[in-house]
Amino acid sequence: MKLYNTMTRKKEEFKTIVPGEVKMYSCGPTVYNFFHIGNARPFIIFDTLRRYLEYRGYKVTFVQNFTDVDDKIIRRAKEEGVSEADISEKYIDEYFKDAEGLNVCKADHHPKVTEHISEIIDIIKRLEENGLTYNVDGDVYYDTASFSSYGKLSKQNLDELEAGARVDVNEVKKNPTDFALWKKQKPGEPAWESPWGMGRPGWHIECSAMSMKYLGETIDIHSGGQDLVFPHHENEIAQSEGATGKPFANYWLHNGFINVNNEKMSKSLGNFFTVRDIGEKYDLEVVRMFMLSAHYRNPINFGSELLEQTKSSLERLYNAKNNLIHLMENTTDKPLTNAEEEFKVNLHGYKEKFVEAMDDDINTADAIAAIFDMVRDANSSLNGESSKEILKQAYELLMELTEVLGLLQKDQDNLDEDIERLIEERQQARKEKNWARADQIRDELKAMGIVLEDTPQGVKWKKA
RNA sequence: GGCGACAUAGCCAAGUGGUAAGGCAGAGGACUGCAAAUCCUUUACUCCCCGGUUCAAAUCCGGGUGUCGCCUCCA
Repeated sequence: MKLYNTMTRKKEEFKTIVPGEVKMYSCGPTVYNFFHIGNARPFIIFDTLRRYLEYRGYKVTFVQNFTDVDDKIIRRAKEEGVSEADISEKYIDEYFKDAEGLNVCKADHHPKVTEHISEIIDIIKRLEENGLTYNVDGDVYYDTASFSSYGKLSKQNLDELEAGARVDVNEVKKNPTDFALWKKQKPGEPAWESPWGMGRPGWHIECSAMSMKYLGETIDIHSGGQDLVFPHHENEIAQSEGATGKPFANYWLHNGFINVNNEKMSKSLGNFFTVRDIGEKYDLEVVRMFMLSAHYRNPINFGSELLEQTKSSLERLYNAKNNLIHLMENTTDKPLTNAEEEFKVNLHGYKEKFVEAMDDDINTADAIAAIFDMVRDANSSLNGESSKEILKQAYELLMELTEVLGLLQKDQDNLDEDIERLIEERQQARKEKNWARADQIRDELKAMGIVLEDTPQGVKWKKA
């Protein structure tokens, strides 16, 4: 399979360090609030990549951190008059709730910064020994000018960055691109002991430390949002490679941004959507489908009209799934007909198209198209006369492919007894051609959110 | 100033040299007691514009226009 590597700006054939095994690290959230749809994109995309790698038979070790000490958390804790840990623990819990709604699997490890202070200190010590740091009164900085390949990921060079209008004006730094590895404690802030005095880690060092601890000095894939390319990932490279002298990650993957009305989503523009808010109006599976319906590197626009479109298309897939289940329950085993044998061959073709799309830098839009192709074919080729065997094969392939995308995994609940009784009563009324009563019951159920469909194999229902 | 992305039907969106996927919405038809679901037909002589390369370009090259992002915490 091929993946687009930000480091080389090319799609490259994916080769793992250890055959059959993938070690991947994805930058996780700073837990000071509910996460928004912009955060949701990398969670969903890289969860999908992980699922696909596993589908292709790789043993994947996936690490995604929680940043649980940071300026924003400290500020939030002060505002609410609680501890930093209260804030971070709360929003870690909330993260898992929303992630579950989005069908994002738990990582193998979700390390927290506060639990890895000693690993962080160790790396800073190694950098210090390698002459890549300087200490200004208890603040330890990375001396980016001493790391010759600084800027290789973002293709920035130091001189041009200095020409930029918005570089840090911290006067104690030797160069504007230098960044804090260790920050001296300020009054009232959480702090840990270190060789440089009481303080806390800088913003970038955590990912280097935790990636190395759980995955080793060189990993296969490191991923995150496009905005992390500079400076965050650039700094991670400087830290990790500066300490070990080895490549930090072989493939750097970055997802594109989400805009609202073609503008960046931001609190000041008032176009900010948390996943929690959207979950009140939509099943979060719709959000997942929305994210997967475009290529992960392209910017996408977000809006309620688009969610409505996505909701309708997802319904089409659920209809197909439930139709297949309904047909399977109402047919018998019999030998495959010639047409069914042909359909079986087609099924294989859809699977191939899916795999080909996913192999091409996880082209989920094309992969979804393959599923829609399959669904149309199944809808027109299969019916109440079909053999159980071919229905089962279609159903199983549909579930196999959609599971890779994390879609279509919800099953229908059972109906309440009194609703079942109403459905039965309606069937009786229909037999007696009492259409008025039949329609009345159908309307009643619709008001309760139950939609009925009359099929040659009996009544089907679904929740609206 | 530096780095980068995007521009394909009413909307969303694939497609990186061989003659425009898929979804949503719309229209017409079939099926149905009526619906729903589903199926069929239909909606881009053309892919922002202008040049060039080629037998052949949405796809490559050059130029232009427009939009957006990063260079500061940020997915």
